[in-house]
Amino acid sequence: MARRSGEATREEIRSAASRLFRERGFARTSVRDIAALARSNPALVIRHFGTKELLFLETVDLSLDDEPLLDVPLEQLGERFVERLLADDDIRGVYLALVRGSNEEQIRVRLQKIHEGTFVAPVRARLSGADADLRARLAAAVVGGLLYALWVVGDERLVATDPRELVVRYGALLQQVLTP
Amino acid sequence: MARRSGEATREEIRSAASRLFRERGFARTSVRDIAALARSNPALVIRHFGTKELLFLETVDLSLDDEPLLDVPLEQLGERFVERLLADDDIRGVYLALVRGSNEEQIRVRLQKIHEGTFVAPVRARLSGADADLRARLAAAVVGGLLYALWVVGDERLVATDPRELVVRYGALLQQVLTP
DNA sequence: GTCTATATGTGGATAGAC
DNA sequence: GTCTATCCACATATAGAC
Repeated sequence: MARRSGEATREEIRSAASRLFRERGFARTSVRDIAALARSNPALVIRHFGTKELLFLETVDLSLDDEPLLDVPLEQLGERFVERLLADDDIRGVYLALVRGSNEEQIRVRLQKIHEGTFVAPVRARLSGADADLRARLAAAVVGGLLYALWVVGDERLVATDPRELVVRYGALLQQVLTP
Repeated sequence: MARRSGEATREEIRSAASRLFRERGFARTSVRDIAALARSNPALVIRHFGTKELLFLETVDLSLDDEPLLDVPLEQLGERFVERLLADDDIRGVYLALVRGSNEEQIRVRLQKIHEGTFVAPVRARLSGADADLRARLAAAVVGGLLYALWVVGDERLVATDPRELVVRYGALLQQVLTP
């Protein structure tokens, strides 16, 4: 096989890791698996990224900050938020990998950060009043609950429900927290 | 050390496993750890329970069926449910171990079963109407969201909040799903 | 039933040739 | 930069003496 440049190899490894971590999670993805998918070898993976955990932290991340799609009247934020979460395939993989990997302390910290930035912050920014922060966190818990039921548990009845109905019903529910 | 009876040894292993799985989860608990805590050895652990996974499934379980504490008027069920979940230390350990271990298929199935029996069923039993099942499942998602935020993510602001306030606020929120 | 010793496998990480 | 070969730690599970 033709020899690739260092940067190209690095990218291929990063891409393979990103995919496998999202599909199988941290524990069930080995450095060997990543190397194989990247048509490389374990030694190179470590050379480029140091450790498996560092590679995970570098490839499994997420940011919804400054999400223009959430720029709707507060009264519509509940539905809009749920719609946004269900539409995004990337969120599912990242969320699952982080939750299931969260017995590793560094991964739990990353989950904390993403929970904060993706679920709490967008809501917090739209609320005011003395208890705005607490309300945003309760809303974030509600949001996380949907992802938990759908993807971690895999509640078959919910999974089989028309997403539009979930958006309407769960969105209305979330809206209750935002504008009681 | 005095030789113990087979049954006593079995119980000691079961007890050690139950504790370690709850405290550290499946992946971070080794058969050696369990054997050591039970003042026994790995061979016996396997002899008595077959595999580590079978031992996990036998020791990490939960049932809130026929919970008399939830025998309150429907209008109070939201608060009561949250109060019940937060008061029970056992739920926390079991929930965490199951969620974090859920990349193992059998453990995910167990989580599914417990989610169903502990979160969905008690609510489902109190609701009526064509969409009762769906509403119960949405309620279960909301419930799971609180445990997720508190224990999996470890949202520090929520963890530091007076449990009684959580009961009141999150209970009211849950109540909205039960009696809109 | 209980133990010691070990088979067997896997995975992260490293050494060193090219 | 990239590879092969391997070290090493640790895990589950088993064999066989007592």
